[in-house]
Amino acid sequence: MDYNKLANLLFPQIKKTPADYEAIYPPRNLPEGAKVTRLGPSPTGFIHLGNLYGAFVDERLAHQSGGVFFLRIEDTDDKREVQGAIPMLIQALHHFGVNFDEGATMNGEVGDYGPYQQSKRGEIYQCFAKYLVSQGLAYPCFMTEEEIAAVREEQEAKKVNPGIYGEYAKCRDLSFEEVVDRISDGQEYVIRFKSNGSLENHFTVVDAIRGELTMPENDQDVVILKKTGIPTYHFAHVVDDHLMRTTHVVRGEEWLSSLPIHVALFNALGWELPTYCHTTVLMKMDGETKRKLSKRKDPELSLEYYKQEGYHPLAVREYLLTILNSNYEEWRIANPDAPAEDFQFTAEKMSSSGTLFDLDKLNDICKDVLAKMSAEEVLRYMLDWAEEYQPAIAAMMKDDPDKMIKIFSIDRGGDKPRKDLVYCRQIFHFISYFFDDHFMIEDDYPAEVSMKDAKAILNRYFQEYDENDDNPAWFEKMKAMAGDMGYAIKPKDFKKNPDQYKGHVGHVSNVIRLAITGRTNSPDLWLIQQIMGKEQVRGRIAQAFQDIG
RNA sequence: GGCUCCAUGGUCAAGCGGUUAAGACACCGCCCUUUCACGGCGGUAACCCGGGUUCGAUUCCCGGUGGAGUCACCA
Repeated sequence: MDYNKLANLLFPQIKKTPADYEAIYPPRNLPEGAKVTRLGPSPTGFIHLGNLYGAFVDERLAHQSGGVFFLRIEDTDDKREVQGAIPMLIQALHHFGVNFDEGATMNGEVGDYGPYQQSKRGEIYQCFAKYLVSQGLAYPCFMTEEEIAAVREEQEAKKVNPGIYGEYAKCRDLSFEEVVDRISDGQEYVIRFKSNGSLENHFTVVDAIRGELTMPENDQDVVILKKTGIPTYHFAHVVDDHLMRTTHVVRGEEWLSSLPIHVALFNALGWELPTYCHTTVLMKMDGETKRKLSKRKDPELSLEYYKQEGYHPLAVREYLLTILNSNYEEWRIANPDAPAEDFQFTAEKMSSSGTLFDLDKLNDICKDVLAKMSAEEVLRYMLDWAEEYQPAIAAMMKDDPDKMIKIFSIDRGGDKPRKDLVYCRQIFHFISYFFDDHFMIEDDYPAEVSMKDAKAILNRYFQEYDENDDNPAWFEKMKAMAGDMGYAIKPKDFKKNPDQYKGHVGHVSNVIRLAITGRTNSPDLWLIQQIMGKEQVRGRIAQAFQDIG
């Protein structure tokens, strides 16, 4: 069989040779040790936390080593493509601090190793497919869906591995004439890799995250070119990552099982393997069991969700880095104010067991991140969020920026900043009592205080409240009132002799707190009232008095 | 089912033959405090099981068990 003849029959339009492409895409001129990584999303318009997690690995590995991080669009499946997905993806990643040096961008492509969209690289893949055919390492396969299904049935009956390989690869040894006949007959075909591997033989590769991996050789005649001439992922990955000179391939562990295919392909083409970094999948609790994050089942884990809720990108990044590198957390404790970029990230320190997504931890990290920001930064951040998702709230906040700054300044800075701001939606709710339109009584009056007393407290407070009182003076009045009404002035006294008092001054002030903020817990009440102003304070007190009836 | 990966408290995890088995989150208690929060102190809680190897296994090997992933002309 003259494979060259076959190759020319199949790919008459392909004139370039592999050597031509080697010349067009020469090895990159980078310093020793620089890593080249890439993100290769398919433009389905959906990206979740797990994708971001992987993107951080790519980004850190490349930028920490003075290398290149590029974006390649893997759009070889036209059925799944979603319009406008690419800019959305770039923006979403940018929002979380992931930026590319090369590849697809908002304004076309940047870089010398393009095109960076697989749908535009048809000729390149075909050239290498042609080469494989010419070497007798690939062949046209005319099997129809029905034939393949029949083979599968037979294999299931025989309890052998399913797939097209060995004796089941019916088009493996077609003669040149037969191929000509079938083509002129109008039969459609795919190009399959002619595997010479065996499940009996094992090979090992070193994964940067997992160490040495042992796997059986690939024995499947996998499709490398679909009948449309478009490559499958396997083939595109091998050709692209070689030609784009990727040094480190970071991808989820769901790819582990197709690694033998990729290794076989790299070998067949005579290329050096990149360093693989198979990350663990991010898991989620689903009832009693863990399972991989799924785009269909877990829309709440999409990046868009975190943006909508107003999670600070730095916090999300911080969280992901925490679960990404086991020594990050300790480093962060030792270097609370250093930029995350200073951390020396290593693939070896990455976990290889499935990680459960922990919202509590994310929230905790959010608190720390927000506590370090200035009031101005918090306001800016809230406004950015609100303008996009809650325009009415944005307008309201912009109405009185000075007041907003005061609100966000409460217990901010200093050694012990409050940490009760988590994410925008929560933050707005947290401060909502400052706005009459959003004010609601959310808690109950303290159990220690009778309704009758509550009314009396509100009434006296209404009479005595003077916004010119400073904090100690204001609280003196509170204590006086508590004492007069049979409540302990010092909480300790009440604790010691609970029978002698109705309650303590904290309970009394909580009546006021509830009237003013709608809750039994809030930051310093005096400060809140100073920010609100006399009118609003008296209004709330009067309203509460009325509501009790 | 075949193949592969994984296995330390509820969660994330350190550990890489000898440790009182770190730390963080969550939880509980105490202190501080007009509330909450912050902060401080303390606490509950773990090496999946069974065989080896070894003077000694959480650590190395084998076998189970459990979890996950994958078996497409999807990525």
